[in-house]
Amino acid sequence: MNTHSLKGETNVGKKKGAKYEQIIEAAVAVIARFGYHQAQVAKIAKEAGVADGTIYLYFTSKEDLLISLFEEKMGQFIETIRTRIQTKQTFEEKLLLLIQTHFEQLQANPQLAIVTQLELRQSNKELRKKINQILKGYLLLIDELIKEGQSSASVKQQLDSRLVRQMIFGTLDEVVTNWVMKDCKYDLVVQAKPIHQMLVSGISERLS
Amino acid sequence: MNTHSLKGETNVGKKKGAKYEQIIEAAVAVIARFGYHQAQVAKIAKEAGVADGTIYLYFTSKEDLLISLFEEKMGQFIETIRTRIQTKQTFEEKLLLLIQTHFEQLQANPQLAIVTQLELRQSNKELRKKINQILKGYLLLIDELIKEGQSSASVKQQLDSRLVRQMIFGTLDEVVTNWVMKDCKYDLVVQAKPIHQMLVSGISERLS
Amino acid sequence: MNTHSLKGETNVGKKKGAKYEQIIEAAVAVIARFGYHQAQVAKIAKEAGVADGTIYLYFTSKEDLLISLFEEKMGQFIETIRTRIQTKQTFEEKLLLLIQTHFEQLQANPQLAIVTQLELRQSNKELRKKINQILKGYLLLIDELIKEGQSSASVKQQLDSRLVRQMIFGTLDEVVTNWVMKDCKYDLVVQAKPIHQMLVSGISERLS
Amino acid sequence: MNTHSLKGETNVGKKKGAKYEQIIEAAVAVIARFGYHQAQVAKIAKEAGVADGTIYLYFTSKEDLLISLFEEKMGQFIETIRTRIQTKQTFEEKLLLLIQTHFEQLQANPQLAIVTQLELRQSNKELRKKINQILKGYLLLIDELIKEGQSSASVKQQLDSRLVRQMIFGTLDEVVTNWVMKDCKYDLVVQAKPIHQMLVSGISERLS
DNA sequence: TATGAATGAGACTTCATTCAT
DNA sequence: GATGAATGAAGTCTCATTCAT
Repeated sequence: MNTHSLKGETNVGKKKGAKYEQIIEAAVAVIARFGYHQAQVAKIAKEAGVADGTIYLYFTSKEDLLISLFEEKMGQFIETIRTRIQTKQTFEEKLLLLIQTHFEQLQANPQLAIVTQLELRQSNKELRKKINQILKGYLLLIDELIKEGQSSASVKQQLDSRLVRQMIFGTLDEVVTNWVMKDCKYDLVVQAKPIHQMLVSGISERLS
Repeated sequence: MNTHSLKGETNVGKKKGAKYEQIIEAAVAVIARFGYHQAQVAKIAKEAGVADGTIYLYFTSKEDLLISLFEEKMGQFIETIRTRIQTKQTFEEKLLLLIQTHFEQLQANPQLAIVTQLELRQSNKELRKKINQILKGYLLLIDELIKEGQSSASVKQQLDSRLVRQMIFGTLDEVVTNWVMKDCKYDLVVQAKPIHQMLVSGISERLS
Repeated sequence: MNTHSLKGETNVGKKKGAKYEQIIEAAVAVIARFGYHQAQVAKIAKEAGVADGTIYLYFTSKEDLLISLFEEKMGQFIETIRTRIQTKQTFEEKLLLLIQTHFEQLQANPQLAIVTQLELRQSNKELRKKINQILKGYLLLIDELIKEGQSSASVKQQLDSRLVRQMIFGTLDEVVTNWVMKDCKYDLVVQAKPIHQMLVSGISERLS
Repeated sequence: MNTHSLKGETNVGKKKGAKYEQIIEAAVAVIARFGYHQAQVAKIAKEAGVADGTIYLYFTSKEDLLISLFEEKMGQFIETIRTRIQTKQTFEEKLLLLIQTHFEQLQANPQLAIVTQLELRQSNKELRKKINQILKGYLLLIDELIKEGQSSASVKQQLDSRLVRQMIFGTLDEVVTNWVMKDCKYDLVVQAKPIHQMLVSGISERLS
């Protein structure tokens, strides 16, 4: 579970430095502003204030830059969630905090939300595969949480944990995507509680 | 309620005929096999057994072809669901049948599943916008179902119906995408019931 | 000097008939309205009220149609001038009438003027060569007139008749082109006299 | 009066350099050799000894290249004439020198003559419009000359200066076009004097 | 005669990546 | 380390012409 450390030394062997971050930030900004298909290397270089060729001193290819971007941003994203939910005891508290932290982080950085929810999904299969690889870290975190919940009898044990995870992640993803497509103009975090409630108790009105 | 008929006369004014369908089927096959970015017009034409130029007798542009593909396929997809769930009375039965029909249709045509779940999502903003427009038909169908459920006190009335829809659609979409990414090699339809169960009653084990 | 008769039987061996003329008129109309590069065979066929293929029953190719158009129209144009100037006796009267008739005919049919002055000149070398071949009939007519003028000592005998012809034709052509480019919105015929005057006596103010 | 300098810094803001000129010269050569419609960007690039893409570092489009070509060449052409005729005092001397310089420049560069007299006239409306814009510089120069001539009572004051200009330009243009169509194989410059004579005193033999 | 659906060659332009400086 | 000019492959669409009906 140490594939992503808190300090971001994950890309061992990769040149780092001020420019490395600078280029990634430029990529996020350019993609958010112009869209995936209009985010040429030249534009990113200009935004970063470096020459086109300089990008290739820090990344082996444009694909590598995009993967690194996702890795970097998603790594922090996941670690923040992981750390925070450790402070909670029960499954339900942890799930709620996961949702809240998920939403908070994206709401705090709408540019990043645009990039990860909309733009990077337009990339080709190869890149998407690698992005999914990184996403897997998050999915595993959710899986753990679910299994923990089942162990402690907080989550119905007969449920397929994979399906549970798909429901949780699918729901969060869809909610965020809708928010981004509405130009991030309403409050996302406030929806954490009702969503948590739905996931936990379902949507059906039943006599109990 | 008649925007999409069962017989597919929806694209009134568009040239139809054997070749029209033939080209759309070829496009589905080529995109599924080679991916969105490797689905050149020439390849689609060859697959359809027509000349490149012939495509432009039936579609105004490549984009128009892709939109028509989605429109055609998604139109049928939605209508099939709409029609089938009318046979059920209660909200829960309808929701279950919606999920089952959703899964059945994609499982019956894995090529189409690949195209709609993975490949067409890589398209440019313009095309994506139009695809979303068509998808909206499905989302509205779900919305109706939810509101009906709330009217009949089957669905908790305090829930935001938009959030409920996002949970349902997000979950189905995520489940199908996972299935497609695992090469459609397990049974999708069989998961309809547990998913329905989770959506309806939530994941939490509670004393009642 | 009988390459173009008054009755248009010049294209011996060519199918004629109502449709032949109909297609040529359609071509003139379409080229005048849409320009040379937007005058597709399909558009001309539609304007003529026939099928695309029908055009090829009357013309061997699009090029043949355009050449026939020019031949037909220019043949009439030249013959009208030839006939009318025969009614005059002196060189100067004949030249004036040539200019007037040249202008009158184009002013009476601005569509044709657009086609011959602007649009057909955008055609490729091959077609242009053939058009020039037809134009040669007009140039020869002017040549004859000049030589006649020199024989009767109306035109300076030391002048190279080819240059004289180039001045006359070049001037008329430039004047008409300017008129067409100003959307044919002023009176062209009224300029015949001053132009005639300039050609005859030059532009210089000299004491005599 | 300073729209075109002698040194060619007119296209301020446009990337210049050896390659810029090199590509323009290549375009002239290719168009002269193969004709307008067979002058593909690839061919021009090859002739210039650069990659296809390099052309787009110096010109925004093929159209831009062709316009720049005309601008560059015509700009020099006009300036040379303007400068040279300033050395003469009388209208007649100036007109003669204009004609001579016009002919000399084209005779010195038959390739350019082919391009401007024949090939570029086949271009589409948009390009032609821009070419005419540039030509207007030359027409204005002639206009000035004529008005000057009228002020100094060298040119008949009752003449419409626009018509005079049309006669002068139309004549020169027709003469050069004939020369180009005869493969530039006779002496053009030698015809300057007789043409000048015709323009000045007309073609008519009159007793005085 | 007449139709019109089908054909298929051909070109402009973009942009990730390189490499001489 | 940093630059940025140069590279060159690759794809959508048009339209004159044909030919089975």
